Amino acid sequence: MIKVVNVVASGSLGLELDLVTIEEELSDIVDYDPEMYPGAYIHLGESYPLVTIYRTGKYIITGADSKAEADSTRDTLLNLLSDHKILPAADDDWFAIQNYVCMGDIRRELDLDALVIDLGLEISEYEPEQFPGIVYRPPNHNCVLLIFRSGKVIITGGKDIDSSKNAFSTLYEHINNLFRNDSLD
DNA sequence: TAACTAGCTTCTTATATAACAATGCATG
DNA sequence: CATGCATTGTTATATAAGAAGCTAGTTA
Repeated sequence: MIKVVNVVASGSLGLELDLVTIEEELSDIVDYDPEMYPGAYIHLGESYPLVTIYRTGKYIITGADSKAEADSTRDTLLNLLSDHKILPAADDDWFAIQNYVCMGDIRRELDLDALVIDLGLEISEYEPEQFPGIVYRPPNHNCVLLIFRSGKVIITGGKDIDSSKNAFSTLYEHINNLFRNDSLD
């Protein structure tokens, strides 16, 4: 099936933050350079997801490999902030998964020149001199798939794993049908 | 001229190509 | 010791999504 390789989530504490103070109190794990970027990066640990937190109290988590890891990263963040007397507003606090990046494998060597035409040139593009994979935007799916000659597929843009799974399954079955039909020729 | 909108910045992650830089090793 | 080739390493290309803030361009 497919494997989740990255999860992006966002949330809000529902209150304004003083990023300068946060950077001072947590200087060993916080990187804040407003000249470069308005968000402050919080490194909760090596190989842990990255938290980027903003003046407005909103934050994003990137680099988790499951919903569970994104959730636990949020818990760690809230605990850390509560240690510094920052508590989320009870009514304006929210958190949601925004994007799943998944990897699938068709387990076949693919002819991308032929596949891009079969998939339809209006919903897929293949410019090997620009990028080695097909960019496929299937209708009825909210995901974008990157398809490579090796058969590896990246499914990105899904807000839940099921929609990513469905998008991959549809492509997987479609390609296998192509091979089945070829064998009848 | 002010207000608005769009597009870019930062980061993460897999995938796979080319183009480049830098280094290692061998031969002249 | 210098030059050539090979290997390794890094960067770019493209994708999605969130966030705040900046700039550029358009419109009233």
